[in-house]
Amino acid sequence: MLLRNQVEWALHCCAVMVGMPAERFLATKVLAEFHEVPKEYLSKALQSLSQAGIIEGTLGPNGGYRLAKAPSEITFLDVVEAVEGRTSSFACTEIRRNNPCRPTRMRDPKPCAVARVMWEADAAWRKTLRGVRLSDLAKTLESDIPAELAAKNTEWLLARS
Amino acid sequence: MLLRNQVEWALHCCAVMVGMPAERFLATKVLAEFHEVPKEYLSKALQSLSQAGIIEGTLGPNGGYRLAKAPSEITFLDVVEAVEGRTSSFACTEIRRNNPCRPTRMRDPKPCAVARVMWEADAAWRKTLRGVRLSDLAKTLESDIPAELAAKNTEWLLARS
DNA sequence: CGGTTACGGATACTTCGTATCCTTAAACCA
DNA sequence: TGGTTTAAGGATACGAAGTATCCGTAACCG
Repeated sequence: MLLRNQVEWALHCCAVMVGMPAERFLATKVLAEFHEVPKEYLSKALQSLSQAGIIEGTLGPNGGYRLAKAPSEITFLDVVEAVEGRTSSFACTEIRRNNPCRPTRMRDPKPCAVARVMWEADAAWRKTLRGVRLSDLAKTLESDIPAELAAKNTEWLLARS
Repeated sequence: MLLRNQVEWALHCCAVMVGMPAERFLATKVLAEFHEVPKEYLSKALQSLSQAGIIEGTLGPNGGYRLAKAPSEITFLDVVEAVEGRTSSFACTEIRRNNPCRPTRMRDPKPCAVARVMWEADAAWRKTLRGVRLSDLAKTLESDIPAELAAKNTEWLLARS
C-alpha cells in the first residue's frame, strides 16, 4: 500500500508555487528540472491538479502553472486526492456473502463490520490531511529553510519561466 | 493506493476464529471454502499471521489455525501490519535534495516538511486501527449477525476441521 | 505406514504505476 | 501572418508489485 510518487511531486510543486509572486506562472519543464523528475510524467500530475481546480495553466511562452486559489484554501487532502483519487484504501468485496451457511435472500442492513473499521481509519487519514493547508506548509518551510536559499529558489525558478 | 485483498481475508478469518471454541483449529482449506477464496493464496496470508504471533498453526489431520492470543490482545493494526507490512503509505524520496540551488554540503536537521505531514496522517490511520481489538469486532458482529446464523457458521466450520 | 496438514520456495499471470512519445490547440512573439 | 512555446491529452511500452498456482518438505495423526 504505497502512494504514487506523483503525490510527493505534486505536493512539492505546490510548496514551490506558494512561494511565488501572485500571477507568475511556472513551466512544467522548470518544475521538472528543479526537482529532477521526468518532465512528461510530472506533467500528468500537474494536469490532475489543474483539473481539480487547485492550479491553473496557461499556454505559450511564459506559460505554465500557478495556484488557482489562496494557499489557505488548499489542503493536503485536495492535492493528494487530485492525483491519487478519492477511493478508500480499503476495498470491501463483501466476502461475507460467500458464506455457504448464509440464506440466499438475506439482506444486509449495515455495511460489513470489518469494512466499517477500515473505512473509519481511512477517514482519520483523510481528516489529518484535510487539517493541513498549503499556507501552513509555507509557514513550516519558512522556519525549515534558510531565507537565503528560499530567495535563491524563487529567483532560479522565475528566471526560467 | 489500495490494500491487498489478503488484508480483508485475514481480518475475516480472524473474525471467524474469534467465534470458535478455544483450542479448536480451523484448516486453511475450510476457511478458504467458507470465504470462497483460493486456498493456496489464502495460505500465504495465514502464514503471515502465524509469523506475527497472531495465530498458531498445527500439522496433521485436524490441524489448522487458531488464535494465539486473547481476542482483546489482538488489534486490527496487528492483523493489517502482519500482511501489509509496517512501512508508511508515504515514501519520501528526499526530493528536496535535488534542488539545484541547494548548497552541496547542506544538512537537514529535520525530515522534509511534506513527509512530516504525510507521516502524521499515516500515524492517525494506524492509531485508529490500533484502537479496535478483535474482541470489539466480535461484539459488533454479535449484534450484526443473527445468533442463528452464527451458530450455523460455527457448526459448519468445526464439522470440517 | 499412509494420509493430512502447515510451511516455504519457485514460478506464471495480471494489474497498475512509471515513463516516453506524439499530436493538437492555444498563447505569445517577431 | 507565421513560427515558437507551452499545456492538454491520447497511445504505447516497460517494470514492479499483487495475485495465483504448483511443488517438495516436514510434522502430526490414525
